[in-house]
Amino acid sequence: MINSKQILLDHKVSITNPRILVIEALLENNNPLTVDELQQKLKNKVAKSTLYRVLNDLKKINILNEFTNPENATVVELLLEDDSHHHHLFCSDCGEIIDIQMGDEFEKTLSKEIKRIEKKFNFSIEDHRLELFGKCTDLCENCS
Amino acid sequence: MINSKQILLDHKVSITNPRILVIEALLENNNPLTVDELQQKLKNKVAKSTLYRVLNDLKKINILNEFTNPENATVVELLLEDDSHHHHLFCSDCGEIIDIQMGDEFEKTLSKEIKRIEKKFNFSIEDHRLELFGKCTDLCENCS
DNA sequence: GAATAAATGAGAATTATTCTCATTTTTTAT
DNA sequence: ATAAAAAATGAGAATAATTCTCATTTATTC
Repeated sequence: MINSKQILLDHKVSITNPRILVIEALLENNNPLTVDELQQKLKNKVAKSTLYRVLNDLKKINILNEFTNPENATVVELLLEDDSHHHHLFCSDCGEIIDIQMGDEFEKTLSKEIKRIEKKFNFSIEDHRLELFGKCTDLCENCS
Repeated sequence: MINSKQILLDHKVSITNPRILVIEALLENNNPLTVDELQQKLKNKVAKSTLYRVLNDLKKINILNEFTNPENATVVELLLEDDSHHHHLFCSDCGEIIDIQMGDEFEKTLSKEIKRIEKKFNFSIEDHRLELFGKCTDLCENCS
C-alpha cells in the first residue's frame, strides 16, 4: 500500500496534514475526481484555499494530472511512478471518469502519426491525450 | 464562401447582428480561438453577455465545438457540415491551436480499440478527442 | 405595418480559483 | 528536545469567467 508521507518525502516537500489528507483522498479512488468531489470527500478537514494550494503543490512536483470533463469542470488524479500511460473514458449520464489503457497497436500507430504531424507542422510533440465519450450501460445509481 | 446568414437560416434561428458577427469572426480563423481572443476580435461590437449567449446558441444547434486549452481556458471553433473529423495540436510556447487530420490507418486502429473498450467497460462510445501537445519550432512572433 | 416574440446590452450575481495576512505547523540548527 | 527560522494554513477578500436579470431594442409573424 502506497504511503502518502513517503510520496511527500520522496519529492522533498514538507509533510503537512492537508497534503496527507488530499493525497489519501486521491489514492482512495482508482479513477479521477472533480475538484468538487474531492472537496466533498475532505469536507471540513481542509480549507478550500488550502485544497487549491495543495493541488498546485502536487502539480509542481509532477504527481498530479489535471484536465477537464465535458462540462469543463476541473478533474484531477494522482500520477504515481508506477502508473502507466493511460487515457480517459467519460460517461455523459453519470459523469464517471474511467482510466483506460489502449493496446500497443494503437499507441504504435499513434506514434507513427505523431512523427508525420511533427514534420508537417514543424512541431516537436511531447505529449498526447485521448478522451472517449459515451454512456455506461451498467446499472449504476446515477444511470437510471 | 460560406454565408453566416445562411448558416443561421439553415438552423432555424433568428438572424441577428451579434450572431452574424460572432459567426464571421469564427469563420475568419481556420483554427480554434479562445473566448478571450474571440472577444478581442469583436471588441465593442458585441456585449460580453451576448457573446456567451450566442456561443450557447451555436452549441445548441450543434455548430460549435467547445473545449479547453492546456491552461484550461475555453476554446471554440465552428463545426460546419463540410468539416471533417479532426483533432488538435497545441503549442505550449505561443498558445496556438492547430486543427489536424489523422491518417486513415490511425482512425481505423482507434475504431478497433474503441470496440474493445466498449465491451470491456460495457460502454457505448459516441465520440472521441485526441489532443497533441508540443512546441512549434517555426519562427512565430510569440515563439522567440 | 402593428402586434408578438425573441434577442440584446449593461451590469448584478454566481462560481471557481487565487491572493492576503495573521496564526499555526513544520523544519532546521543547536 | 528546544528555540529560531521558514513554510504552510485558514478565513475570507479579491479576481476572473460565466450566467442571470430586466428594461429596451430588434426580428418575426400576421
